[in-house]
Amino acid sequence: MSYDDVLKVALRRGIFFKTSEIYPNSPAGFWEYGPYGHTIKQKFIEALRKKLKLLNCVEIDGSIILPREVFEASSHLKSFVDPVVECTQCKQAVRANTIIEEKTGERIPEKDVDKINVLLEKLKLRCPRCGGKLSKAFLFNLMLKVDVGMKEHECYLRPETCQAIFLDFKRVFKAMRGKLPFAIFQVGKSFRNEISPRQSLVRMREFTQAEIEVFFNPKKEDELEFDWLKSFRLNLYVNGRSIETTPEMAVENGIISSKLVAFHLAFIHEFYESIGVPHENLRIRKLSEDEKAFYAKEAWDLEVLTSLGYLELVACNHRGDYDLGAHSKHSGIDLKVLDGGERVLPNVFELSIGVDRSILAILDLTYRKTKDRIFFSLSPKLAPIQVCVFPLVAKDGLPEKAQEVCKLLSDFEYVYEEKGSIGKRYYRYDEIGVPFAITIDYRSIKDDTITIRDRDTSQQVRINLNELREVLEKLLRGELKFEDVKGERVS
RNA sequence: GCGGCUGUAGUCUAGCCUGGUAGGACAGUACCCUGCCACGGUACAGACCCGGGUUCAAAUCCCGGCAGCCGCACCA
Repeated sequence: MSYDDVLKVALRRGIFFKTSEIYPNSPAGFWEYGPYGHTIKQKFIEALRKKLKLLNCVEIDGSIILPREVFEASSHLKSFVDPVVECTQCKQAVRANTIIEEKTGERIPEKDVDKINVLLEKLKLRCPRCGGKLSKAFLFNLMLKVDVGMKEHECYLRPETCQAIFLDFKRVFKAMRGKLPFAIFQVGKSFRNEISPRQSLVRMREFTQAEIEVFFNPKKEDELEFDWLKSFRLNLYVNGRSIETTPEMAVENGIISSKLVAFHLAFIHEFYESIGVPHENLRIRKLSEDEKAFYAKEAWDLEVLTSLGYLELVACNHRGDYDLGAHSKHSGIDLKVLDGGERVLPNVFELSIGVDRSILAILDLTYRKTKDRIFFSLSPKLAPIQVCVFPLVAKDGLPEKAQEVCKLLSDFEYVYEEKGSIGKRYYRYDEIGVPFAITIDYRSIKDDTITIRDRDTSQQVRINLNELREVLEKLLRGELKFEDVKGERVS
């Protein structure tokens, strides 16, 4: 299982690890990124930002703490809950509808506390563990509550980043002189009081989301050009069947409901491929009626096949006018905007990206273990360091020559290391996924050549020092393949 | 949250049954060596998940907690 191996390397190299680990009783579901992990995560976000330039998209940075009213409107207060009863003796908490259903075999609506309390009274239920008296049922909300100010404004840590986007939509749209379709992006922390956090970065209580909310005129959902994604191959998964098709064909065949949805599904699919996730490991799965959220008209999950099975990385929801409608109604503010001559309440298509899970999935997929080394075959776009500079040995003027090379590389992300055997240094940086290493040897002093080593193959090619910057730049951008670099091969 | 299994340096592990100085390997640090792939030399440093109990004495036995894995449940 590469997942276990990834966890080990992550711990050993400080890529990510548990929060407050020096206090052993701290709660689960909180994780830290160390220096390399932080850089990989930031590069993932940066790659996404660059890709977003191809959409009509702006970015905001909203509050993490939001007032009760927001979640009344969004219905998180009512719906993001489990009904729970607590034993007055042993303090055991049990899901209320579960124990009633076990007794009666009847399905109870989860969120109807009054009905649950009537039934609890009538059935005279006792604690299933110790037989003690049970409290009245109450709703356990998965949102984390915070009291703000002396007068205790009731606030919550956001359980998803998108609410700020809906709240800010009208101002941002006007301020940016927006035109539909108009997308707003936000990346940041969200919080959920998960009952059982599991599998490190897969389910956390504090996690990073990157959400793109695309606002559009529902009458114009099919007035859109596929443009650069016209011939993109989408891996769809519908009712247990895999379908590989273009976004255009998927709409024509009625698999995807509109061009706008198809375009954005292709967009996110292409993004993951562009940062090195293999095409064949990706699929976009259509959610069935009972899987999707109540507000969703249509829902797809982008999933990636890892050693843990298919992991859901991006929730793609057609949210209709649910969000702007709900906030209009609760706030009394009209959130319609002008589209051409028409005043419309925009509909929303959402891409909700789990950043931490994505990082874990990418590490899992790029983990390589061979007979004598371990490495991450990370895309240069995500690697925490771009290139290493190593003098073959730390004597005879090689370190001084290597320093000259470092000066040449001042606008690259490089590390210099001269201690230990050369093999040991290669190994150490392979293990965190650094794609290239430059070695300065005795010939370098004589003829101003150096070798570039490729992480994945451990092959080397000798080139002139004056070509280095250009070759490296192209290798990092993916414009040049290592096997096509012109120069003397070193085996 | 429930049930089963588990918890010793950064990692892997010996020791636990039968209580009495926690041992090793790899990784790390320093110095040396080193003309291309960690596994040459010397030295150093580093651990019994937490709390309580039993005991003269607990890594070891008992209880509780926490965490991890698997299964169930949950999952906007």
